Order: sequence, then C-alpha cells, then structure tokens
Amino acid sequence: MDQLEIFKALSNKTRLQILQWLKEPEKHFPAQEHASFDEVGICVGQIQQKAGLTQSTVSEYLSILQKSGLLESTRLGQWTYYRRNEEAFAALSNIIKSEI
Amino acid sequence: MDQLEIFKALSNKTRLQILQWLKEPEKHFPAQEHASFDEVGICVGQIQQKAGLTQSTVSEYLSILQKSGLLESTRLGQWTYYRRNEEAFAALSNIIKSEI
DNA sequence: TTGGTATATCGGGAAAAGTCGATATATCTT
DNA sequence: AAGATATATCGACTTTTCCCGATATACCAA
Repeated sequence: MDQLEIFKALSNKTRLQILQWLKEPEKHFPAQEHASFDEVGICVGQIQQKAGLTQSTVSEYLSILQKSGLLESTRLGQWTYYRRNEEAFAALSNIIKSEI
Repeated sequence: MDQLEIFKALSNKTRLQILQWLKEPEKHFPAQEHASFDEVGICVGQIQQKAGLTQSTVSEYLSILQKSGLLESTRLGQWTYYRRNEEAFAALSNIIKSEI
C-alpha cells in the first residue's frame, strides 16, 4: 500500500468523480448487457461516456486507480470492468487515522 | 474542506514526511527556546533543516499544507510555528470511509 | 534607525501530470 | 480470415508541480 501513489491517484477531479460513480453504479450508469454491476463493476466505455474525456485518457485514469489499489478490474470478452476495492478504502481511512 | 486540495497537498513525499514529524515533535526535533511543541508546534527553520530543502521550498510546502487545513500556524515574534490540525485528519479519515 | 534573523513571495527552469489523436492489441461475429 | 468493437499504449503538446536563488517583508535588538 503505497500512500504517496494513492494520494496522487486521488489528486484529480475526474478520478475522484469516477470513484464516486462506482460507489453506486446503478444510480449513475444505465443497465449493462454483459455483466452485473455488483460482480465486476462498470466497463470502460460507460465511464468514458459519463466523464466526457477521450477513451485514451479515461483508460489511463482507470489504470492509475487500479495500480494504486483503489480499483480492481475484470476482463470479460472485449470489455474491461472496473469496480471499487472497498478494502483499500477502509485501509486508507485507517492509515490516515493512525499513521499519517 | 476541499478534498481535491487536501489530496494534492498529500501528494508529495516531503510534505507527507513533515506531517509525520509533526505528529511526534519531541521525537524528531530538538528543544525549542521560544515556544512549546504542544502549544504552537515547530518553527519553519527547524522543519527546513530536517527536510534538507531550501527555505523557500519548505515555506511554500507548509503554506500548502496550511491552506488545505491539515496544518495550523501561529506567529510568535519572528517565528512562524506550524502544528497539525488533528480534527482535519479525523474528518479526512471519515470522508474516505463514507463519502469517497 | 540600522543591522540581523526568520519567513514569505517572486520568477524561472526542470520534471511530472493532463489530455489528446493515432495506432496497436484483443476479442467477437460472420 | 475479415471486419467490427472495446480497450490499451504511444507520441506529442500543454499545464501543473517541484524546487531553486534572489528579493521582499516582518520583527527584534542595539
């Protein structure tokens, strides 16, 4: 758990927004055909549309969030789904309370 | 409480380090003549020495941390003392647990 | 009021992050 | 195998951050 890397990942408006959207997918995204929200999360395309940035930018943002540990990804067919890693958030909360 | 501003403030190795030092001042800094650790914190010069960066850089870093709310400052004579704002850390921990 | 010390601010060069379009890769369909 | 779709990666340009030296400001002491 690299604190610095996590804080860098969180230092961007759009990435913070994405994390919030993924907290309540059914509230922020239309139903998906090929996979369920709960199991694998949301695919890149849906997130990209909502973010209003280019595909390459959003793909990279998701990668940054994943490398930090805050998101997890699952590849299903031609789609990559991202979902929150709630354990990482809990751990971060504790780190701030006790270590930082 | 501007989350983005806080995370940006935390996105630097030296600034994270400073926060840790200020958590246990007596452990990381020599005794001060003009003020007590508990009441006002540590003066810029002490922090600068320990950080090994220039005075201007450290002064700016402390200002960034203060603007984010994580530090508070007190001016006493020609010295400015910085100390942690523990409430801000607690609030941040809660935000991560519940909002982000 | 002059000089000394502590801190803040300013201007700039280097490095990193933001963001894009183009292209590569992976997978599906036919 | 060929074309279509989804995602990842690359190269380039712009903006932000890092960090410095120089200078300004504030306060103190004589």
